[in-house]
Amino acid sequence: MAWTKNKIKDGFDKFYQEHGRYPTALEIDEYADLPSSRQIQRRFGGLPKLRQELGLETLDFTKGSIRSQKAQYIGKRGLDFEKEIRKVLLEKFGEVFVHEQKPFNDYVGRLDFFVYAKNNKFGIDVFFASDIHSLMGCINYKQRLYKNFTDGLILLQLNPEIDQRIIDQCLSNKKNALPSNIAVLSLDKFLEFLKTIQPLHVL
DNA sequence: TCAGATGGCCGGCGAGAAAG
DNA sequence: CTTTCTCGCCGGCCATCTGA
Repeated sequence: MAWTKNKIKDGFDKFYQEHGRYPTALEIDEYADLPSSRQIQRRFGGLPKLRQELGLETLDFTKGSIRSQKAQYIGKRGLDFEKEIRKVLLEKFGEVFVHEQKPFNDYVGRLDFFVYAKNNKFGIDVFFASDIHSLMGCINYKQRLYKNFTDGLILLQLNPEIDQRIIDQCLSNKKNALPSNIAVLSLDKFLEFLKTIQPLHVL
């Protein structure tokens, strides 16, 4: 049974009644009374085009005020989590041995943290992924970003709903695997890892 | 039986905020 | 000006379904 525009409109309206707004691509995919967002792209020339034809208010969630609000939220969330991790690292290793915003790759990019410990030094990049697709996107993005980075690097994922099992599943599905110096850890696993690292001390 | 419709996975990219 | 960061969307690709 082919999806018609009217049938999709019914699904959109049903979603609206339940949520007070219309769905994004991911929400369309998860909603039983709607086709896949992929199919909407193929059959109707994309989500913004279909939304326009259905007369919806928000045509594209990646632009305008709706995006602006989301970007602000993302920025604040990132800063708050980074402060928390900063506190944990400083308590354990001390100010002298935790470098923030360390330049690397000829000062092209910057790390969140770089830690000097006993017989060990490693970089940390803190991030928050709202869902599994975002997780994939962030990991791929950072893989490109850090492709010339040779020290050990921890990508620290801070969404508590995404645990290490989900992360490992995601990594095993990756087509081009991460290089061996890069690990992706949940907060739990990261704290476990920190227990195995001895701080440097000034005598 | 088989071509078109559909679902779903994965990678890439641009929008916008924020900070140097 | 430059950069990073995440989200929402698009497109390539392949597997599965469906109906004539």
